[in-house]
Amino acid sequence: MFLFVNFRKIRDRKGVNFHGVEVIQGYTVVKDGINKWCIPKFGKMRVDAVIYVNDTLKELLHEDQSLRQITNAATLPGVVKPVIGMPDIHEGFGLPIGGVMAIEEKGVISAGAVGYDINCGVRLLRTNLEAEYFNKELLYKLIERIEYYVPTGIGKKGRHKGITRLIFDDVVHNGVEAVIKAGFGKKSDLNFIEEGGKLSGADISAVSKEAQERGEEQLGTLGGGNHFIEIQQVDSILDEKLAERFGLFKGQIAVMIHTGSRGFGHQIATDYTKILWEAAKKYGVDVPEKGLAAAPIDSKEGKAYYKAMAAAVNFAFSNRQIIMFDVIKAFEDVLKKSSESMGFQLVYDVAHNIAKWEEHGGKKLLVHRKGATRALPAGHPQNPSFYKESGHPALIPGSMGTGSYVVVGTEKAAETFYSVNHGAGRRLSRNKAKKITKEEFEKAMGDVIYNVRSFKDIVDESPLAYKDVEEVISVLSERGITTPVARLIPLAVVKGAD
DNA sequence: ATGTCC
Repeated sequence: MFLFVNFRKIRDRKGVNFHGVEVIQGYTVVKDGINKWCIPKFGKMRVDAVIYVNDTLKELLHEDQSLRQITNAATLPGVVKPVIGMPDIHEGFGLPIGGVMAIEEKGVISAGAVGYDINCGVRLLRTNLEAEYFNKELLYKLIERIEYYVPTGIGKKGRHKGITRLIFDDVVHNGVEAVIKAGFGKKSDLNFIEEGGKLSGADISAVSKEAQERGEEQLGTLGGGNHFIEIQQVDSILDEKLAERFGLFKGQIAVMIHTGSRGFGHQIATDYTKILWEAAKKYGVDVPEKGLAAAPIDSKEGKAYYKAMAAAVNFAFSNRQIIMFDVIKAFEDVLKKSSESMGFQLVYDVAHNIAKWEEHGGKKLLVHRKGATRALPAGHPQNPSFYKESGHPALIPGSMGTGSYVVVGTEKAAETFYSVNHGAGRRLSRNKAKKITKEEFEKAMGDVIYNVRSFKDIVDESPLAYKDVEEVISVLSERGITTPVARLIPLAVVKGAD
C-alpha cells in the first residue's frame, strides 16, 4: 500500500493530495472518470454521493457547505445510489441547489429537497423573427410593454386576479389546461410542457388557507430574485438536426421565461418544512439538518406534502403559461403583428424544483430535483410525443448578461436519473455580490438592455455573482451526458423591480 | 426563492 501511494502524483493544494483523491471541506473525494467525483459512503451515509465538476468548478466546493449537504441527504431512509451534485451546485437550505436525490417507495419525502420555490422552472418560446431587425429602441419598447402586462417584483398581484381567483381550484388540480380553458393560450401548448402542465395528485385541501390566499392573486406575476423574462437571440446552433426539430435557427428571436410558484409555493414549503420536521421526530426518522426535514412517503404528513407540492407545481406551470400569453400580447402591441404571423410557439417548459415519481432501472423512485432539470434521451417513453424521437429540450439559462443553452440528455444520463444542471449556479452569496461595483456590473452586462433602474436592486444578480455558464455546460457535455443543441444570448431582460 | 421577521 505504501509503495502504491508513492507511485501516485502528489499535489500540493489545500494540504497534501494524491492524484485522483482530494480532501474538500474534510470530505475525501475520489475521481471517477471524466468530470465525475465520488464521496464514498461513510458513517451514517447509506449511499455514495457524486458531484459533476471540472477542476475549475471543483475549487469552488472549498467555499461552501454543499458537500456536507449532499452527504447529509445520503443518510435519509430509502435513498438510492447516488445522491448527485450538478456542476452548478451551491449551498442551499437542506439539499444544495443543483442536487438530485432519488428515494424508494418505502423511504421519505423531503420539502427541503424540493426547495422553497416549488416548480421554479424555465419556458422557451420561439418566433420566426430575425434578431437583426431588433434595434435598441425596439427592445426598450418591448420590455416596457412586457412590464406593463406582467407585474414584476416581490409581493405583486396579478393583472388577471379577477379571473385567476375564479379558476384557482381548477388550476391547482388540473394545471395549465385550466388556464387555457380560461383563454390563456392554445390547447396544443400542453404538448410542450413537462408532464403536460399537470402533476397529478394535487389536492387543495392539503394547502393552508394562508397559502391559498397568497396564491389566488399571484398567478401571472414574475416575482423577484433571479426570475426573469429575456428576449434572446439564437447565437449558435450546436446540433443541426436537433435544432431543426426544436424549430431553432441562427439569428432567431426567442423569449425565455424563468419563474415559479411565487408566494403560494413558498408558503407551502414553509408550512411543510415545519410539519415534516415534527413528523420526522414522531416517526423516528433521523434527519441531520432541519432543511432536510422528511417524513415517510406513506405517512399522513408525507402524503399531504406531496398533494400540496403538486398543487404548487400546477400553479407554477400555469403561472408561466399566463406570462407567456402576456409576453406575446406585448409583442403584438409593439410590432403590430399577430402572434401567428410572428411564429410564436412554445418550445418547451421544464421544472427545476420538483419531486416526481419516475421509473429508473425498473424501480419506482421519487426523484427530488432541486435546481436540476430532467433531460430524457431520444426514444425514452416519458418524452412528450412531439419529442419522442429526439428527446425533449432541456433549458439551461445562464446569468443575466451571459448565454443560455438548450441541450438534450443522452442514454448516459441514466447515471444522473436523467437529470442535468439548471443554470450557471451562484458563485457568490447575495451578500458577497452586493460588493460588486457599479462599473464592474455595467461592464459585465455589456450591451444587454435591462429594465431595473436601481443598481442596488439588481447587483446581486450580476453575471459576476454566477459561475461561468460555458464551464458548467461543458462538464456534462464532455462526459457525454448531454448534447448541446443551441446557444442563446440575451438582448434585453426584464427582472423583478419595484 | 419569499407580503426579504407575525
